[in-house]
Amino acid sequence: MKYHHGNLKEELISSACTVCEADGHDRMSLRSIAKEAKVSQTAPYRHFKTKESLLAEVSSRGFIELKEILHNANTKKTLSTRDKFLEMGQAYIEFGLSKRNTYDLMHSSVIDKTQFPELLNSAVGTFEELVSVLAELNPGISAKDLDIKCIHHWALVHGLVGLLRNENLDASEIDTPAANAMGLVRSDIKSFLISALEL
Amino acid sequence: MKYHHGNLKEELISSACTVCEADGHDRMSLRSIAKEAKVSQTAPYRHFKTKESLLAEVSSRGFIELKEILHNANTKKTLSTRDKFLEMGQAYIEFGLSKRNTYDLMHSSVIDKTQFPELLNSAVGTFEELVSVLAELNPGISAKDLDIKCIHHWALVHGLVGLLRNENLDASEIDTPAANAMGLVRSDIKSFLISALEL
DNA sequence: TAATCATGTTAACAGTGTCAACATAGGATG
DNA sequence: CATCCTATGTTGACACTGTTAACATGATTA
Repeated sequence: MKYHHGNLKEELISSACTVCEADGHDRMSLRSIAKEAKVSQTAPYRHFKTKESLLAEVSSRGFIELKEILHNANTKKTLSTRDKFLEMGQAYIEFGLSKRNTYDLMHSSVIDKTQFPELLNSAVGTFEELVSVLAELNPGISAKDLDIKCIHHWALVHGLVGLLRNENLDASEIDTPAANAMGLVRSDIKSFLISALEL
Repeated sequence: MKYHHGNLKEELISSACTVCEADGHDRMSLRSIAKEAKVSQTAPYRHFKTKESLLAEVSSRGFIELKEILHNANTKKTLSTRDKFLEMGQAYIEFGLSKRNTYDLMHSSVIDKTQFPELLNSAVGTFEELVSVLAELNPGISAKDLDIKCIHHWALVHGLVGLLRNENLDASEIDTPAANAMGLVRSDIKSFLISALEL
């Protein structure tokens, strides 16, 4: 019957990651994850100043995981630069669709990123992964144009994730022009990227 | 001292719209807007089954307003089709940036759109506004290609709004490659759209 | 006039984030 | 070794939340 847990902080974070992805960050309560760790409801406050700061940790890990996924796609040595880039785009979208709620949190306004430097670093790191392929894909491009191209491509995949995941407009459920178009795009993301980005 | 309010439903909705935009939908409480309407904390339940259904109403009005804004851009008769389209893109992005919290709600997963047909209609209506310009801009395009083009362009502006508004990466605050690129794009959205959409 | 029904109120429940006050254990210091 | 400090845990409480049940009121309608 040990009074001290020993590894509580880490357990809270990983539990929070699980619950956030399963239920959504807005339905996660500090008390429930404390209970899950078999610890009193205020114990988390020894490790996190607020609920927001725990969520910031979860979000940060999301960005780190996404960065790794992108990096893996970016370092498949058998692929051409163009195909690596396509692979990254697909990987990004698949992450957004499969880790739906985590992705939500990562782009949610409940966390003020400027107050969590570690989180900000993770987010920026993800962006840099994108910069590196695009630089390789566009040799001789100016720094400014490169940055803008990054925004362009990032916005496209980010926006696509938002549309595909948020609207609940699957063709299976509802029959509207928007829904049908979503279904088409979703069923062949690679072709969509090729045509949209003119690759 | 009348017992019945007379116009409560409408007042609750418009109050909710105001509060949502001011504080964000997650910081809006039913009780506070009831108090604002000088009515008991459970009075809203005579008009809305749940808080979610009030938010659905707010979201729906957001889509209607956005649709009107797009429609206005789309019917400026002095403009060419291309310029109308550009105007729409800019208008969309400006809406997303200025009505930040409302836009957030409109794309939030706290509301299950499939359970609110009226909301779904409003959202679909907005999409159709986009379809109409793109059809005019691409005469002879197949229905399928038109839909996909819509997704492409919608994803781009939607994603851009997400990046510009969500990351708190204004150049004024923080100095990173991502932040600088954001600043560049934000300062000249029109040029960005022209280059990204190859217009 | 009488009854019905939409719309309001009050009281209560279970749940939330958070804080203050207290308890314990294990490492550092004498 | 004894003592104290500090990190980490607990209990109890506060103000707030969404939501329901039971009751009150007043306008419409039979």
